[in-house]
Amino acid sequence: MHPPAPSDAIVRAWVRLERAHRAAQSTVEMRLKQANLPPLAWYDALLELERADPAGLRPFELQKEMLFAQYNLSRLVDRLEAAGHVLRSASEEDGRGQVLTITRSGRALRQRMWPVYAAAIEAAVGSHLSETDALTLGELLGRLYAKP
Amino acid sequence: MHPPAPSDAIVRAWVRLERAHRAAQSTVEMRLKQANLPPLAWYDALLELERADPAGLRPFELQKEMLFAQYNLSRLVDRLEAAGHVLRSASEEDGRGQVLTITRSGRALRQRMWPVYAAAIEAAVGSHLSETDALTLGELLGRLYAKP
DNA sequence: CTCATGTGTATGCATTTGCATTTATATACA
DNA sequence: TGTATATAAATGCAAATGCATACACATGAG
Repeated sequence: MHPPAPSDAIVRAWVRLERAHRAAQSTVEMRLKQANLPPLAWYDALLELERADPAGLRPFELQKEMLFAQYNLSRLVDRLEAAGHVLRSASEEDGRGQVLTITRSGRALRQRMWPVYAAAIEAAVGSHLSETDALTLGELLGRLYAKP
Repeated sequence: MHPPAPSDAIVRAWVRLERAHRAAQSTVEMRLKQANLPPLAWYDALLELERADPAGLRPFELQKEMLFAQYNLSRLVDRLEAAGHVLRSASEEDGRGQVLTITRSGRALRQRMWPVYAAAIEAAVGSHLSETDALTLGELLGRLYAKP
């Protein structure tokens, strides 16, 4: 067959990936909003930066980690910086580049977000799966974007 | 524990759900765009409407099927209607409501999209999983948004 | 060294999304 | 029946996203 045709099982997995993601994501975003907290993406970025501390991360590294589009990351960082959660400074090794580091306020925000986020994950995902299921699911999903 | 804490496996599954979805989705959207075709959401909507033919679907039914936000669906339908792929008509049973039906042109578009979409699904998902994996993955993901 | 090409990041503009609210009809119940 | 509440759908406005491009610096070839 010329255009490689995915099997029914593959199509079903893809459709459910969309649906499951939409359902879970909307639960999580809704709960964050209800708690007057910023969106999920802020948490993800802050977490990566906290892990990378104190060296910080280059925007393109963060971008690859988060699988974000370049212009989206650039603007996400704009907002984080404007809110005082991230510091942008010029890279010393690369004249084009920057280094991002998390600020004290960024750390604090991430910590405040966690309890709400955690409860949302539990509601959206945890409550539907056994421990074994979760391991299997994580493993299979990981294959969809592994680098090799 | 008061704020129900998700296990590590659950958190990992959630994070990978986000990442895998982002990766797959961007592949699919990119390929559609490269082929000068409209976004994924158009396909999904057209497919549901085609399945529901000839009775059509109420917007809120389509919305639930696709797990779309109400205002997003309303505007998606605006675009589909403006492009001539969908017909909006007043519901006879419910004075508030409408009935959506797919047009000939909508059908044709869905058909033109399928080969590109299929190849994209295969690339984004199929090429990473065995048949058995796909079945398992689909099953697990289905649990995340099942109604009961 | 110089030029062609590649990489890191930002940005103007159009489109889409999110939020809050509005409008209209339906339904339940006092 | 009349009124409160719920449901279907649209919409104005603000924010985020996508796209194409711009700009600055890096790197490699000759």
